[in-house]
Amino acid sequence: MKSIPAGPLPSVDEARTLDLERYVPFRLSVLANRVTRAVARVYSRNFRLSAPEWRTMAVLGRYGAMTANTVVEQTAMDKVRVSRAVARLLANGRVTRRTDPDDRRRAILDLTPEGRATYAKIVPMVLAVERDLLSDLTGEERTLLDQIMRKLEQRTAADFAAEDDTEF
Amino acid sequence: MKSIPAGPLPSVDEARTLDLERYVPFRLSVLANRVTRAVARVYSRNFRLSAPEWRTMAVLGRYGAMTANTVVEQTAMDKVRVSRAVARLLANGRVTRRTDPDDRRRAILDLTPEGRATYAKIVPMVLAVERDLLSDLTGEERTLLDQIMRKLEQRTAADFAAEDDTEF
DNA sequence: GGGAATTGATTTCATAAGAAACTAATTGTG
DNA sequence: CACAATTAGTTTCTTATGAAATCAATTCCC
Repeated sequence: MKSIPAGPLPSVDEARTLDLERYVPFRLSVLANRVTRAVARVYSRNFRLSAPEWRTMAVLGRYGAMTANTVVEQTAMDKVRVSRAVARLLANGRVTRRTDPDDRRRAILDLTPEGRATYAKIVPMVLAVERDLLSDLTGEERTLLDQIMRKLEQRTAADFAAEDDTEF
Repeated sequence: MKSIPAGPLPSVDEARTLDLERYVPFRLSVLANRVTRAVARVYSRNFRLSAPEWRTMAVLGRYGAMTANTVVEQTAMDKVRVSRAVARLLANGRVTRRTDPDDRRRAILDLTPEGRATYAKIVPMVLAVERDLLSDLTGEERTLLDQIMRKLEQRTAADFAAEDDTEF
C-alpha cells in the first residue's frame, strides 16, 4: 500500500496525509494572525485605529503625500478598504484629502500634524513588537528568514498567477 | 521605555522609521494572505468549501472523530466559526454529529464517507500548492524555515501573553 | 472634436466575522 | 443534596469585508 518515500519533497505516501501542524500554509496563517493581533493591540488599544487605518497612516507617514491608489499598492489592501479607512481618518482629523489639480479624479492624501504625531508615537511601539517577535532568533536566522521570505514573496507575487491557467 | 539596543536589532535611529517592506509582521501578513488565497482556490473553486469548512474537514480527516471544541483547538479558529462551519458541513452531508452519551453537552463530529472522499481528493491538491510555494527553497532553507517558524510559533504561543500586563 | 474605453475612487449589497449574551449540561462545594 | 460556577455549543447583534455596480474625470483614437 505504501511506496518508496524519498527526498525533502513530500513523497507519494505523504501526499495522502495532511498534518496541519506541519503544513506551511496553515502554520503561516496562524502565525501571521497571532502577530497581526499583537501589533493591532498597540494601535487599537491606544489610538482606536483599525488595521486598514493604521496601514494607511503607516505609508503616508513613511513616504509622504500620495493618492489612494498608491496607498492601495503600498499596503496590499483592497481599494474599498482603503477608501473606507481614509473616510474615517478624514473624519477624525488624522488625514487630509485634496483633489489633484492635474487630474481631478485623483485625491492626494496626507497626514495632518496630529496624524503625524500619532504616527510618531506608534512607530516605536510596533517596532518593539517586531523586536520581541524576533528576539529568540540568532543573527543568522534573521538573515535567513529575510532571504527565505523574499523568495516566498517572489514566488507568490501575482498570487500564483500561473494557477489562473486552470480557470479556462 | 526600553533599554539600549545594539547589533542586529533595530537601532535608535531606525526606531523612528517604519518601512513596511522590511517590517516582518507586515510581510508575514501579506505573504500568509497570498498563500491562503492560493490554497483556498483549490477547495473553494472545486468543492465549494469555505476556509473554516475545509479546516474542519482537514482535522477530522487527519485525526478522526472529535468534538467541536477539539476542532477549535486544532484549527486555531474561533468557536463561533467552527460552529457555523459544522452547521454547513452537516447540511451538505459531509459531516455527522452525535451527542456524546458520556457528556451530553459534547457533540462528536466525524466525516461521512462522502466527506472522506472529498477530503481525499483535496489533500494532494493542497499539498501541491505547498510544494509549489516552497519550490525555490533549498533543502537547507526548508529546514531553517521550519526551525525559525517553530521559534516564532513558540514566541507567539499565547498571543504574546506577556503583553497582557499592560491591560491593568 | 467627440464618443468609446479607461482609470480613480465611492457606493451598494450580500456575506463573513467576532464579541457578548444565551441555553443546556456538568462539576464543584457548602 | 442544592445551587453556584464552569463548560460545550449556538444565537444574536453589530461591524468588516470584497465583488460588482456606479460615478466622475481623463485618455484614446477615428
